[in-house]
Amino acid sequence: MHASTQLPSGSYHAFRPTFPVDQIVRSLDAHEPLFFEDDEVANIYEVVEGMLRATKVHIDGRRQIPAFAFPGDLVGFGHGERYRFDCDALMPAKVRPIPRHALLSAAKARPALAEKLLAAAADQISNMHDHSMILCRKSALERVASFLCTVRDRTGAGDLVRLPMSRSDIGDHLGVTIETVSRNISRLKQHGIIGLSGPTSVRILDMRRLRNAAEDEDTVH
Amino acid sequence: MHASTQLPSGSYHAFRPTFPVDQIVRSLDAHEPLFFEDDEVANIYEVVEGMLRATKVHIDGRRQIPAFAFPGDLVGFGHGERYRFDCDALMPAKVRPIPRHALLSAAKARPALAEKLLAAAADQISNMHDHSMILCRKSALERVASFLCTVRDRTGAGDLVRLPMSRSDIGDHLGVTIETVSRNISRLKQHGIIGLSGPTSVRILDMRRLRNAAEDEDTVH
DNA sequence: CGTATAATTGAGATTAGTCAATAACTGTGG
DNA sequence: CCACAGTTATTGACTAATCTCAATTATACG
Repeated sequence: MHASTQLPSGSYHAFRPTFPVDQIVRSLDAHEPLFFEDDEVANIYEVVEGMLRATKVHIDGRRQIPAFAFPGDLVGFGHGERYRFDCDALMPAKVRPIPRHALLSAAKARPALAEKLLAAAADQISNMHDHSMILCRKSALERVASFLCTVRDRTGAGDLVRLPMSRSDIGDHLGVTIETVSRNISRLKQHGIIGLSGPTSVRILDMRRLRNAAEDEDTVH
Repeated sequence: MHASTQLPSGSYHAFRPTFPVDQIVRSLDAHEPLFFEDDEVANIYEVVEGMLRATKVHIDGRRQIPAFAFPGDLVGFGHGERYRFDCDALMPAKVRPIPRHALLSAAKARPALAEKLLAAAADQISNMHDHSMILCRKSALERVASFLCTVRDRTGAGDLVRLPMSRSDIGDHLGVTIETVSRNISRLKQHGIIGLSGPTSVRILDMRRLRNAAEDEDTVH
C-alpha cells in the first residue's frame, strides 16, 4: 500500500550495461527535445542528471504528461518500434543513449542483461499502476499531495522540493486543471503542511500529514 | 491516435514457449481466484480462453480494476517478486501457467524468447498508456464508449459484446461510479448507438458513432 | 415462482471545471 | 540594479459534471 508515495522500493535499477556506448553522455538544455512521438526508436536513454518530461497531445488538443523521468530512469523503453510520446528536458539534463539494436543484441548475448531489462520493465509497469490508481480513484487534493511526495522521494534532495515543471504540466499529469493544482497547493500551504518560496519550490513542513493527505483527503485537518 | 479503441495493432504476442510445461492448461470456474495480491509470483499465466479480472483494493476500501485479461494476454507478468493485485476469472476460463523460474532460465537460454518477453512488456506498457489517457482526460461518456470499443475489439466476436463483469467492475476500471456507468450506457442506448438485451450483453448498432463518442463526447448527437 | 442481488433512474449535494480578474514571477533592456 | 512586459500562477464567482443517497425496476438463481 501507499506505493504511490513511497520510494519505489529501491527498484530503480541503475542501468549500467558494460558495452562501450554507455560512456557517451548527451547534455540537454532546458526545454530541449530528446525525441518526438512516432520517431523511430533508435535509442533508449538513461537519465543521468536533471529531469525529463513525456508529453502526449491528442487530436482535440487534450494533453497528457504520462510521466516525468528522474535520474536512473530509462526513457523510450517499452515503446515498440516508435516512440509513443514526445520527450524533452525540464531543466539542463544529461542522458546516456543506448542504441536500441545494441541493447537487443547485447541482451541476447548476456542473459543477465535481459533479466535486468525485464526488471526495468517491471518497474515501469509498477509505476504506471501506481499512477493509474491516482488517476482512477483519488481526489484532486490527494493527487497533488501524492505528486509532491513522489517528486520528493525521487529527487532525494530532502524536504526542499524543486518543481521545474509548470502547473500545466502537473495538471496534465494528474488529470486536473491548473487552477485545481494551484488551489490544492494553496490548501496544503494554508494547513501548514508545505511552505512556498516561489511557485517552483516547495518546502515540505510536515511529511507525515502530507503522506496522509496523499492517501486520504479527510486527514487534512 | 484512437489507440484506446483500436485493435492493439496485432501485437498481443500469442505466447508459445516450446518447453514442456506449456502444454499444461488449468481450467477456472467463474469467480475462481487465480492468485492474490502479495502472493509470490510462482507462475505467469497466458489466458487461453475466457476473461480474467485484476483487482486492487486499498486500505480505505477504494477499489481499482487495473485490467481485464483476454485470450492471448499474459497475466502476472511484470509484477516483480509478488503479485501486485488479485486475479480471478469472470467466467469459466482456461489459462496456461508458465513457472516463473522456468521462464527466466528459458529466457536466458533462448534469446528469442527474451525478446518476445520484452515485446510482451512493451504491449502491456502500451495498454496502460492508453488506459491512463482514458483516466486522465476523458469524460464519463467517453470512458464508457472507449470501454465498449475495447471489449468488442479484444473479444473479436463482432458487434454483440458480452460484458461478464459487473457495473461495479466497469466503474472501478474507468474511475467512475456504477451509477455513472449505468447512466452513460443508457445514454448510448437512447442515441441508438447500442442496443441492450439484459445488462450483460450489448449490441453495437453504430460502430462509427461509438468510436466518435469514445474520442469526443460532443459527437454524440 | 420468490427472493436476493444488481442495475437503473431520480433528486440533491459536492467536486472540479470554466471564465475572468488580479497578483506574482521571469527575463530583458535600460 | 531597477523597471517594464510578457508569462505564469493564484484567487474568486459561477457553471457543469459526477457523486451520493434513495427509490424503483430488472435480473438471476435457488
